[in-house]
Amino acid sequence: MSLHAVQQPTRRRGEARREEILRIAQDVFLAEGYAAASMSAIAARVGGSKGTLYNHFRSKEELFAAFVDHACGVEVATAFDFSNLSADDLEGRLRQAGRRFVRFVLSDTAAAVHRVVIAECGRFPELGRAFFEAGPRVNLLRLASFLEGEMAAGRLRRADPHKAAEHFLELVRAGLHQRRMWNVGGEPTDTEIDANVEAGLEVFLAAYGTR
Amino acid sequence: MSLHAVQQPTRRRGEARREEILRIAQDVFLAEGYAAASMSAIAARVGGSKGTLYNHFRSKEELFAAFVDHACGVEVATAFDFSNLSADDLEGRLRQAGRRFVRFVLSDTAAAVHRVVIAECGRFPELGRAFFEAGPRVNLLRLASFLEGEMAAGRLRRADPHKAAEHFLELVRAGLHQRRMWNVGGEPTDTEIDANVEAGLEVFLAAYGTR
DNA sequence: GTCTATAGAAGGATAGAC
DNA sequence: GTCTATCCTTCTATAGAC
Repeated sequence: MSLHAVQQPTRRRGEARREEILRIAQDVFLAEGYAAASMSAIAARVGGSKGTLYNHFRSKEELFAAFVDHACGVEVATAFDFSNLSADDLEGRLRQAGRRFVRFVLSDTAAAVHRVVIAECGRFPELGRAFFEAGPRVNLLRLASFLEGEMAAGRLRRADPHKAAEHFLELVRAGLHQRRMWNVGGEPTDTEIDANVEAGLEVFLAAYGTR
Repeated sequence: MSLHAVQQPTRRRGEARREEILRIAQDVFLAEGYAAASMSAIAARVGGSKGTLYNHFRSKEELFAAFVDHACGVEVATAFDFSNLSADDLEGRLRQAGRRFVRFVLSDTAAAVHRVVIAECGRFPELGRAFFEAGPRVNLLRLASFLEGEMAAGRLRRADPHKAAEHFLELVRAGLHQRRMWNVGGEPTDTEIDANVEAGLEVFLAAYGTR
């Protein structure tokens, strides 16, 4: 399966239909997983027939690949822009970034995509890489670049900015993200999320801050 | 499905057979996932027939539940004992614990179990909780208790020991664990693992150490 | 308890009318 | 392009001989 070589229909009419199929396929794949999702079920929810599906996508695998491409595109679009933070001091900006990040990874869509990627990347070797490069990697690089700037400006001590970015992201989501993946402990409240970010931020600044 | 109410055969002979089935079912479920694993395939690898499987387990769901119970039991047995560390200073003991922990979560079995739990806990609501309580929770509680002792002894600053334990575990596995879950970047070497633990440990001590 | 054989349902994929 | 109808495969689960 190729995650990127996806059939491109030439007609405008077909594109709309294709988008609709993709949208519904996403719902079904996210809800059922790859193996349990059936082409019949997708066709039924689209309101069409399986023949139509196979007209747009040569196989179930190709439909799945197209859905993943689409979902990863959304991840990229939602990825964070660290030049876009309104707070005026470093701590405030990190707090803002951390809150955005944690709320994003806990969101229904992000969690569902993450879940299906982990579930299927053994069977679709390119899946994990496509996801990583489209989502987490972009975010990591942007944050690392931001932190590097802060280090150069003397507001953070000098260290490997990439490692520091990893540490920051792990610290602010500590506990919450995994529990979300395991469906344990119910929905975290906004207060809990902010407290989690605060605790992580404190540790991060104690380790990477200048004194 | 119930994760704990599992049929108990009365005969000794049957128990051995049951264990064998469970062991092979584990292989198949971990390799294929729940939906893609077939009772036929399991029966074939056991060397018996499907009738035998259905004699020991009333359904595929029950077999899956039994496998998860079994696997979680292994997780518990492998969970870490923080009284069992040979180093004589705090830093050395944390280093030892961190290395053990990271190597464990990166191991084939732990990663595969983690993967199948994340994949299926939406469809088997008790699965996530059973896994969490059998594995990560035990580990967290033990580490928290260890850290609490160190705080009381004045070797760590006073803080929420549970949060500190979460931070420690997230820091030492930062990056490596997720990449393992996504099959990105290949097998980390021992050197990389130790360097990752070292970087996390440094941050942890900077934040939680006494000076 | 274990096997062979098979029922009964569902899935992926295709053919052909329109 | 889209539909109906269908093929072939594979699946879970059961029946019945031994």
